[in-house]
Amino acid sequence: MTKPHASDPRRTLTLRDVSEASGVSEMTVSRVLRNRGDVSEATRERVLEAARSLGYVPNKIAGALASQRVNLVGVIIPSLSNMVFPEVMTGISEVLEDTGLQPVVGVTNYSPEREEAVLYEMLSWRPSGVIIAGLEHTPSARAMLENAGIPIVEIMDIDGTPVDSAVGISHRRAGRQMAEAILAAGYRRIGFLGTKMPEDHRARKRYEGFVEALAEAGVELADQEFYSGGSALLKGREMTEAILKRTPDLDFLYFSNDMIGAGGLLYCLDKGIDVPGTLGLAGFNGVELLDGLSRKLATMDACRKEIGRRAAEIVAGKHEGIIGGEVVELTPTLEPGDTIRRV
Amino acid sequence: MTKPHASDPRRTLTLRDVSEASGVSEMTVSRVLRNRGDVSEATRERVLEAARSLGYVPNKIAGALASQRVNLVGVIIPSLSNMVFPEVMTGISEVLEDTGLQPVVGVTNYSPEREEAVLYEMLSWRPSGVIIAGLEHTPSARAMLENAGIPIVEIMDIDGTPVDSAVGISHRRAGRQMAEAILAAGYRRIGFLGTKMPEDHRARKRYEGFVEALAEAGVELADQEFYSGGSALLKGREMTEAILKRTPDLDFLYFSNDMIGAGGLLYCLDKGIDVPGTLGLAGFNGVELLDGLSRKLATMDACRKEIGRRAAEIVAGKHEGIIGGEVVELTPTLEPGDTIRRV
DNA sequence: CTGAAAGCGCTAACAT
DNA sequence: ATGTTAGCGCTTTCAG
Repeated sequence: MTKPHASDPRRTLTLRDVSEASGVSEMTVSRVLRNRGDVSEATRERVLEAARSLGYVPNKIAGALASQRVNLVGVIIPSLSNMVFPEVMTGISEVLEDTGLQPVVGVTNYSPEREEAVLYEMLSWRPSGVIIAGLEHTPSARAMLENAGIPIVEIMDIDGTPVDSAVGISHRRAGRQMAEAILAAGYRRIGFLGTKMPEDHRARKRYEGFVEALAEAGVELADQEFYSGGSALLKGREMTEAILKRTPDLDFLYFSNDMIGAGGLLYCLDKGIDVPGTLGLAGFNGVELLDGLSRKLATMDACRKEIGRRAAEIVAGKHEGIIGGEVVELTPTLEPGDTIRRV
Repeated sequence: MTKPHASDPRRTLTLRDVSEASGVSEMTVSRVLRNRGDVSEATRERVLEAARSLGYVPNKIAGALASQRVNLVGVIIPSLSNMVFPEVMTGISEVLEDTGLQPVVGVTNYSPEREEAVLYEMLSWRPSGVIIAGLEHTPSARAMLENAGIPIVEIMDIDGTPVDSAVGISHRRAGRQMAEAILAAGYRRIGFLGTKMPEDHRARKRYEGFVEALAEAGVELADQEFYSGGSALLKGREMTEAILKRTPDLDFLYFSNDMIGAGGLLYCLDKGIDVPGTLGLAGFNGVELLDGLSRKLATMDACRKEIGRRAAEIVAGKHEGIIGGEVVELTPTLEPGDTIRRV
């Protein structure tokens, strides 16, 4: 076997190298590098100088194993490509920045199996906490979350039973609220346009709440249309054309997200359809991205950034009084924009 | 001191727990869980059963320390919120999926200092490779990359000197190419609209290439306008209004990205400006997101997904023949869309 | 095919 | 203020 710390030039530097270069014990070097414990200014300088000139980068793997502490927070989300999760991430990052914790993102593509795998992988790094989208998980994933022994925050949705803490909105209620606003504005021939995603439980709950509230007013969905894949804007356009062709007397279209809603709006403007007179439109999410369209689509803000912030605060233990099991319900606000008739 | 493995119910499970539960040595348990070495079918079963029923999740921290191997690839990008990097991520993920490697994302918000900090943090976890956007880094960051002793791939841009490997396009050339196409179509009074981001070197290089190529044809930029922050679509609209008010005889607007370009296009359509007759428009990126506008904006595909794929392949060592220092130049294609006059 | 011993690079806990 | 010792939980290596 080779001597310990043989002069292999490709080996990465260790604390020991810094210790030797500075003539200070490994332990003291460690203290300096972590700003822990009292170290004289003189030795601190020498150590930092040595570390810098060698280009030493601490090995967190060893540090984490020894200290049983990992400054990582796992964040598990379905997708990065729809504008909603990046905003959640922004909220999370903002809060974690001052805590020494670092978010690590995993993406599931709305697949429960993938979610389970990503979670397993993450937990195997023993993070300090997990923030995960949604309340629906495989039994196995749920068991892992329950047994992880760290703060777990399920985000976006509160219609269900969380493993530990939850921060989000009631999508069922959001759907109801939109239905009520639409009915109040006098629309009655209402169509729904959404995604073909059985695993998007939040969209599903909005749909259910929407239909429920219509039913209570004795109104049934006049038609519906679903899509999957492709550019959402374009799909919104195509679906709108299709549903209007099939059911020309619709007076309102409720889209399950703002992007397809915007596509629908653009279609209507191109066709010279009177919005919101002849046809009202609404989406969901409140994506700032779309500010700049000629007409502002009615929508409902999903409190994305705030959800990220609150979840991060819980993981970071900013609510010392509470041990966990906190449920934070945020209230989305309806933004009527220019596509619902004012009454 | 407490006994080793005292019955603390909150302690996370170790290999030893599985070993005891299955009556097999830790070593053999480890072999089963990693599918390494020969293990009889009988013991394999027993071990897996024990691990499953206990809910054991391996500790990768310990594993990584012992094996000196980490299946993580650091990916450092400026932003998640502009549609270009999520696509790069998709390419990376697709390739890494079959390699056992896992991407870990760090975001710099276009700040060199933040980039340095994120890189340091990442390297301290000893990843198997790093994929990082751009060729411009702080001296300290560059030194870290050079000394990391792992594959480094700088992506998006190849106008410069890479630390190790690089995959991207020449933004300078992309700018030139667009200028040439615009000139060829007969436009002469050309305005530029971009972001106020000194650290977005790729946008800067496109601008430089663009201006250079104009100069060679004896044409100067007639006007320019810069923005920062806010909804890109809206900003594009506002900037377009501003620049046209100031310099009404412009016959072409070159936008530094598709989102502000789309804002400009919407503005022109609203105002009834004849596009591309009176005024031509072009952006950059080729974001699929915008398919669905009434008119397709001229743009240039930045090969985002392909860049991600190629970078991941290099990190994963799929090009065994080559030791590193590979530079892959991709060629963006001009998509004239409906906003440049056909000649 | 299975097991025992020896660390990986660091830090907690205890000296001094 | 600084040093010493003993692991953290796993895998490598070497014996059976």
